[in-house]
Amino acid sequence: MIQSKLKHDCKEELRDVDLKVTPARLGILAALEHTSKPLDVASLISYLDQQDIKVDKVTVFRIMNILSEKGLVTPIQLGEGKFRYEHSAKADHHHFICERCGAIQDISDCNIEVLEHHIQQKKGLLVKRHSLEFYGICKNCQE
Amino acid sequence: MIQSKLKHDCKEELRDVDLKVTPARLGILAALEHTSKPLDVASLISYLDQQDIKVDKVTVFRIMNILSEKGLVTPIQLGEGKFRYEHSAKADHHHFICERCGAIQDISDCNIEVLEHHIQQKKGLLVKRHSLEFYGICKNCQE
DNA sequence: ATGGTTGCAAACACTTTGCACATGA
DNA sequence: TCATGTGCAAAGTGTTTGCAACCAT
Repeated sequence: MIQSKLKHDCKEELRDVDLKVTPARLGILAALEHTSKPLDVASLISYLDQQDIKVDKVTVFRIMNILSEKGLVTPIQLGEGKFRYEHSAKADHHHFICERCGAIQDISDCNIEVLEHHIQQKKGLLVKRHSLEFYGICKNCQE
Repeated sequence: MIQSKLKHDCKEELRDVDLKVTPARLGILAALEHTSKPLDVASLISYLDQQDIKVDKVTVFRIMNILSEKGLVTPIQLGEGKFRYEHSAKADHHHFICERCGAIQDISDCNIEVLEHHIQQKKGLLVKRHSLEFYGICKNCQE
């Protein structure tokens, strides 16, 4: 079944980067694979809580930091004064944030790589990554 | 002389949006016009301090909020867990942040508007603004 | 004069640190 | 077993709020 397959994959992910497998880490990775929307620490905790996984806020921050260092998750800031995290495997896209309702929507089909290359050539900068967010009014809120 | 011309312009900017002219506000607007680099609250305070303008941190936050609301400055987040601010008149560009030395460099020549238009057409989203930051290694740090 | 603006103290949200205890390999 | 991971308390940033005093118009 899907649930256990996910868990299995998560275990491998952790082992691949020399991290021990713990309930909190598994739960967090699973959470990030489940949702399309980038999650903040509070959301992660309430998600884990539903799964009867009790974790301290501090632990979640530590986990997010180490997962970020290891490259398993990607932290992003959406102008809210806090971090959200995405599973790195799904992080190859940008976001649209509705300024009215706060909905976050993925934008996948835009080719920034061309711009990156351009900047690299022209200015001698080594571009490793970028963050691109669009802000506006989503379809629902336009009515 | 330039200094007084700047101040004059800043006064007008404030009056145009129905804000009273105060030393702190003038100093902040002048600071943002002086530097190319987006400034955080701490930097603004030390800038003001050099000009013998003593302001409380809280006041600066309040000023930045109201100037943002009025559209005179544009808040941005560069993954540091805090806000930086740019003079809106100069905010029509993106940034390159060196992951090694933290240098912030403007990137002005990239045409995102095409992408915005594309998203708008295709998904029915009303794109009002976007933020685009590149992260990597700057020229100096590559040596 | 008076409403907008500021300073100070306090609170708040997010994040990090220290240390003892617990746990996965 | 033992390095690694976790919880709890505390502290560190960045930011907001309440209220009295202040000042620009």
